[in-house]
Amino acid sequence: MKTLQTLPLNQILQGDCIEMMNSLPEKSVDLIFADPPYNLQLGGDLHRPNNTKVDACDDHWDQFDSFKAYDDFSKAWLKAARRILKDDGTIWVIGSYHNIFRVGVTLQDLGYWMLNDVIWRKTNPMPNFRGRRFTNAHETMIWCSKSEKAKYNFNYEAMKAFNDDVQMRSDWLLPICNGGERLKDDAGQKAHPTQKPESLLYRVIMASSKPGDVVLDPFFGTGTTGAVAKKLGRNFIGLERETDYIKVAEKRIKAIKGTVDTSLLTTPAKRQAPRIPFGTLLERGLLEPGTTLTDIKGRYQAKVRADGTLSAANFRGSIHQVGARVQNAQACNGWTFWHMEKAGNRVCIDELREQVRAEMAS
Amino acid sequence: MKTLQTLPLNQILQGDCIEMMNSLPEKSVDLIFADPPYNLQLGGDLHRPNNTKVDACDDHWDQFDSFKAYDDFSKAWLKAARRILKDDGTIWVIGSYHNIFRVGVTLQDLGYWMLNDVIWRKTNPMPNFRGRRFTNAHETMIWCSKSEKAKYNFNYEAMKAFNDDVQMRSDWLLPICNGGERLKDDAGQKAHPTQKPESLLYRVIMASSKPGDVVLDPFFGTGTTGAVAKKLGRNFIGLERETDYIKVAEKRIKAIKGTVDTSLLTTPAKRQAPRIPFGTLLERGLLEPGTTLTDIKGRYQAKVRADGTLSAANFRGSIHQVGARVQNAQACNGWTFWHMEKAGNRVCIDELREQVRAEMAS
DNA sequence: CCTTAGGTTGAATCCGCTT
DNA sequence: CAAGCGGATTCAACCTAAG
Repeated sequence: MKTLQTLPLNQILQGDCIEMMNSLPEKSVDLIFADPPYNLQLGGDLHRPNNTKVDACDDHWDQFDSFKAYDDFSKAWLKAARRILKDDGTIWVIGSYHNIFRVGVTLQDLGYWMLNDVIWRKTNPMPNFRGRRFTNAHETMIWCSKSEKAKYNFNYEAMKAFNDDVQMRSDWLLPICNGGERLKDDAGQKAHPTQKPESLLYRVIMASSKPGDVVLDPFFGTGTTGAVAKKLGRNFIGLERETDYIKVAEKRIKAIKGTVDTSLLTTPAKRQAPRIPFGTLLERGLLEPGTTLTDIKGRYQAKVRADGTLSAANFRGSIHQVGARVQNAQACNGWTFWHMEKAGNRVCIDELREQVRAEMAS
Repeated sequence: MKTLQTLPLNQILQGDCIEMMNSLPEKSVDLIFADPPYNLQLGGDLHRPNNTKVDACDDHWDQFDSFKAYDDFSKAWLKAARRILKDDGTIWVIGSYHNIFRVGVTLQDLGYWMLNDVIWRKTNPMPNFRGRRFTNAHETMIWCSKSEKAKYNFNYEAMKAFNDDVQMRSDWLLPICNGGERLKDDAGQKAHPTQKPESLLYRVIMASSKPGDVVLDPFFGTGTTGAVAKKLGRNFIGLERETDYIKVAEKRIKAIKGTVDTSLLTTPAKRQAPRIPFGTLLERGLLEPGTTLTDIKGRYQAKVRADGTLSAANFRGSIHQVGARVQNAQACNGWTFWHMEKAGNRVCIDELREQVRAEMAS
């Protein structure tokens, strides 16, 4: 394939992303966002407790024979990406624990310079239905410049303003893509198994590019990168193999007016009210397993367990449940009911919670 | 160095961690927590805006010539760790973007099986003074079993109880170690550059070990792993090279009272409860042959037979088989699916089983 | 028009003992 | 050792239908 003389802006190019990137002029792209196959290694079917089957991502493009095969693939496309990236451009790659460590090593070995790893914390992840692991509630993005000395672009002030005037952190809380934003095919099924939310791309593009820049996505899918680039006044180039995805993406992007949807600014910025589980007091050493708690008069007693529950005679449960049970009441606010002995006085455990909140606010 | 016959429990062993691990008997350790050197490639000194110098992690043990050297080091210690780990044990490794990707690949290449990556979100991270990147507000832990098929230990119920009865997620919000918890040397300087908070280890040890287990930390430092292990009724083995750290750690751990009543340290799981055959309910007169059971909505029906099976139209079998068949589902937990009429209400038969279990316990 | 109840769904390396 | 089967396991958000 011969090298193109001019950049094919705001288009989706069909084909293998490595060949396509090799056909583009070198040092011509300001920003690359890549959502490569994760190489999930799934076993059999997975059912929810209500017996419905989870619609797994088992597409052919996500299958690799070995770690070696995946690494070879990563090296090939990241090398091609590096050639077309401007010297002061940056690249983002997203992945999960299945693949992100291998991608990270490949990035480092090719000479990219890591600026941050950024955690996308999901407000609404899929639970762990079998109770065998922690809920897999995040994905990881790696953000790199082309080399250690590169003068990359980072819109620090914009990110800070975006984040209520405190520095944007490396962990971002955003919902997964569902509801009206989730693209469906003619049969009403999801058009792509792993469509990313626009809010995620909004922050990426806002942080690391300028209006008029060229943003390239080598695994374009249904075109979230292109859609947000257009909304934010950037040019995009999408590379994609599958005809079905391209059709959906073209229709999607065509429908977008180049103006900013301000809802994207407000929705993700909402701050979480910090909930403090009782167990937090234990792991922070403010209480110890085995401590005896009483009500303010000392009439009722319970012992603190290491898992953050309480034990009373023949009963075990949360501070609220046990508080209700010992009083023979319907309900109880355990935070205000239970007290601990401290220097001869009874101190309400809610004071300990206040202490934790104060630490978290600082 | 010859192989020790018995495990040196609740001690700190001085020396190179690879040699020390090789001297321990194989498959003898339940849990490994490792905080290896980070290979921070800091060019020049970092200064705060007020021109004070940041006390960066520049100790001699934290310098490596190249990625290759770091990978060789990782491979060596993770291989030694693998030998001493029990087949159903697990390992945690913590790191930042400087090293965690390389550690992750080494883990995978050695045959460890990733269970989760867990993000430690810091409530109070060091800001990015230069405003050139996102605030580096997290570190990453990788949790692995020894192999894909291993029957590792995960205290799911304890973690859920700890988190106010919702599944524990893969992102943990915890403060960094400072204040009174931060150990100081005689000159009032921090005794270790990267002391981890006890809260972090509390969750790790609670989640993935049992009271009485052996927890090994090959980069023991000032002994956070040992301190928390002791508090939670686990045995520890600490490996450390530096005499100064060992002194601090020994003093620290000696001052800790070991725990308490181990019944307060474990959360019983339903999975471990004694199995009660459905027929037991008949034997004990809690149900009678001929009783009609329904699902909670009353849509499906079956009759109880004297042999402890159920009869539905044209089908007979266990409570699970019949529950699955009537719903046309792959599988069904009959205990939670089937209900009986009692004083005008539908009562789940699982309550009858609970009654039997309570009787058996007393 | 509203509220509420019920159903659906999401990048998932998701069981273990007995025969 | 493979097959069989008992039975343990879910959270937030959105959609639709019913009231």
